[in-house]
Amino acid sequence: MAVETLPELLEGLNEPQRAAVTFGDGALLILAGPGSGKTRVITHRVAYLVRERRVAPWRLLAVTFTNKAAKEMRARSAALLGEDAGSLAMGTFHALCARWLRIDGHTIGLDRNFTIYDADDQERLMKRTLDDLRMDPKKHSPRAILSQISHAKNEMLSREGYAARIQTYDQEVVARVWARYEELMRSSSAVDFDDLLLKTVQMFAQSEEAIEKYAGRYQYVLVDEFQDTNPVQYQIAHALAAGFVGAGSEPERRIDAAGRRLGYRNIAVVGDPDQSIYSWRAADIRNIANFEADFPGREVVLLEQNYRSTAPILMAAESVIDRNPYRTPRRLWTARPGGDMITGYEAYNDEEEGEFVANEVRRLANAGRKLSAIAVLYRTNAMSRPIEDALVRHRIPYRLIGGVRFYQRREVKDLIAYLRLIHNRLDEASLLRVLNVPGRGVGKTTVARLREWAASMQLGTWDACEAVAGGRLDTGITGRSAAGVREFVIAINALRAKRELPLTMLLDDLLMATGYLRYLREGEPDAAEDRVESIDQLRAVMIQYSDIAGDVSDLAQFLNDVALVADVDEVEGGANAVTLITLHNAKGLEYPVVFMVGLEEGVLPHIRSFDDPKQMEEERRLAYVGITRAEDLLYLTRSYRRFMMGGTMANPPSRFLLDIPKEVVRPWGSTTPGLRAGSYAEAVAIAPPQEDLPEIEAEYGPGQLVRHVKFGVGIVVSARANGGDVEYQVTFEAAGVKRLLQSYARLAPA
DNA sequence: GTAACCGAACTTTTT
DNA sequence: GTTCGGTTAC
Repeated sequence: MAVETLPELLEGLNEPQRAAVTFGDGALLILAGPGSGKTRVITHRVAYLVRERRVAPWRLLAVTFTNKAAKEMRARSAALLGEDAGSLAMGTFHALCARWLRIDGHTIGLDRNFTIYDADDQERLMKRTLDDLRMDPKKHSPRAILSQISHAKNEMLSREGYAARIQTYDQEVVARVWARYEELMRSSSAVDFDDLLLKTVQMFAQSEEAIEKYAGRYQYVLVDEFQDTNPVQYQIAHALAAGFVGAGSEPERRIDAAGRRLGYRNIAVVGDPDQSIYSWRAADIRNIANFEADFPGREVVLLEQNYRSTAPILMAAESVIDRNPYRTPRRLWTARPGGDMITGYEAYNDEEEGEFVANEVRRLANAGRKLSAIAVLYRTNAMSRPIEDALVRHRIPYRLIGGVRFYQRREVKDLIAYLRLIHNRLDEASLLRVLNVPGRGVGKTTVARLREWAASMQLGTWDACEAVAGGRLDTGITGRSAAGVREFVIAINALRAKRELPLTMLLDDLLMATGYLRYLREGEPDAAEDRVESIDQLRAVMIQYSDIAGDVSDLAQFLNDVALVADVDEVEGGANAVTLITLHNAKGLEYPVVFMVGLEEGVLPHIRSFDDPKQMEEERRLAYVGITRAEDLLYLTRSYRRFMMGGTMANPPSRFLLDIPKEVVRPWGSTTPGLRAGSYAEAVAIAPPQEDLPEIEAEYGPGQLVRHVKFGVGIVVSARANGGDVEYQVTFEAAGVKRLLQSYARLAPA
């Protein structure tokens, strides 16, 4: 017995944390508020099970929400355990399922070299499907159909099940399209994200061998971010812990081939209903109730002490989330004394909001804060733009998470499509993507002919290409188009012969064989440099895949991982840069300084949630998640005007701001008159309604020189009435042309 | 039959 | 301010 390690393991943990760490066998529900040391509890529990209970590491399974979380968990467990953490099974549902399916998917007829399609590939294939069925993609939006299918899959509804309960015409369309879509996926040897989960459940349900193997292997199952699991994911967790598929049915005991009971029923789930923000991805909080039903007698541990944030930040968070109905009241508390007030700032427009953030970042950096300690959080990716612009102006380095995602960039997707095709020639979406990239004279008509011929011969499109390359004429493809197809086939086959080469060499050969670089340079000379840079980045990623251990090729492993990376996975602590990130992506992260921007009605809460109370509650949780990312300093900003969807919007301050007690908010000097003192609620109360504004006369005329606090000296180009105000167009020496409202922009004669 | 150009529609959040 | 699809020009 390693007696001396137990006190070490429990040192510095509070009572509920200890209870969770040392919980023995059975089912455990850990309700963990933000900053309550959740990861610490999980890693210490892993260490406890291995050290004290002598559980072999490979018999522990931990499911996380992102690859990054898995990586961190593994690293921290390893630090507690020493070297024997390598065999711990940790990963996202999707990554784990992909691994299991590659090994045992053959039991349900799945090829081990299947390709994983992302949303982009799916959309491409869906358009094809509609095309095949002679349906108008404008009448039936591919995306909407896919989202219907996805939702059904995540609800564990099979295509047959869906078809059986059709009620509307639209559903009938979906059912019809779904059938053909599935055929195409199958013949492409492809699966989508939802299939990874669903097929795993199918495998566990249909293959005795598979369920015995995995339920027999994992003695302890742990699921993190449980509030964001959807029904299929829950089914998987349940199957592994209980030894059979069928959560919700009578608990039973399964016997394996050796006569042992299957399913250890040791399962711990960690979650926080207040941080459930993925219902649109079919996540279902009811899983918490299901858990209680499927694992009767489960214990509950509540983690309520917050170690992350100051009292004012927690106060703000609580006052926002507390307004959600039907929530189990819970109090977070902190032992941290003092703490700065929250800073509230009202900007005139989104550009100025960015200026404010950049100025504050600069000030904080000068005061000794590391840039890596600072994050800017926003509701939608598009909102990063004005922040980025301001940071660039101030020469402040930043890291953008998400946005135009690396693996979504055209050049990266093109090259990956080539690699996938080399790996799996059935991959229809990839084939159609690159068949004419760079242009080879293979246009729409030729593609249609290829597909028609393939269909008539019961073959794939790739076979049709090979037929053309082989000189077959009954395809109706001749001349330049036929030459293009032949060129393509020769290139792919030549590269295929090199698929065991180190990936970077394969990439270089690929670029050479296809003339891709020249295509970039000639196609869009302006963007070429950028795109070549992302190819270099891709090469850098590939280097990590040289000679990986394991029984699959580097290429297979690379393609698998690349399909499953999330944006947050790229977040690193080390870089000396400000982090720009969406609220969704920020879940699970923490920063000493947090700026939450765009706290406006229509933005946060998002306009799409206005007519649905359920969604509005989720927006509130999103605000709660954002606020609770902050450790020391929190800035809540909103902008009077915002440029979005091609126009300028004037949004009132977010209702969430109004919920925060003024005692914890310090309003910052605002450019909006009358909004300088008091809380947000006060500020709004004293701001005169728009229509009562007195008519303002233009103080300056075109041609006059004026001075602006921020932009310096400029010349008035035009002045015109605008909603009781005067809007000027002014050209500044340094900042260029700006539109300014007289009542807000404090202009002075120059 | 293909490439280039131009207008329209749209942007919530993502494994 | 983007990307997609349709139309026109070659």
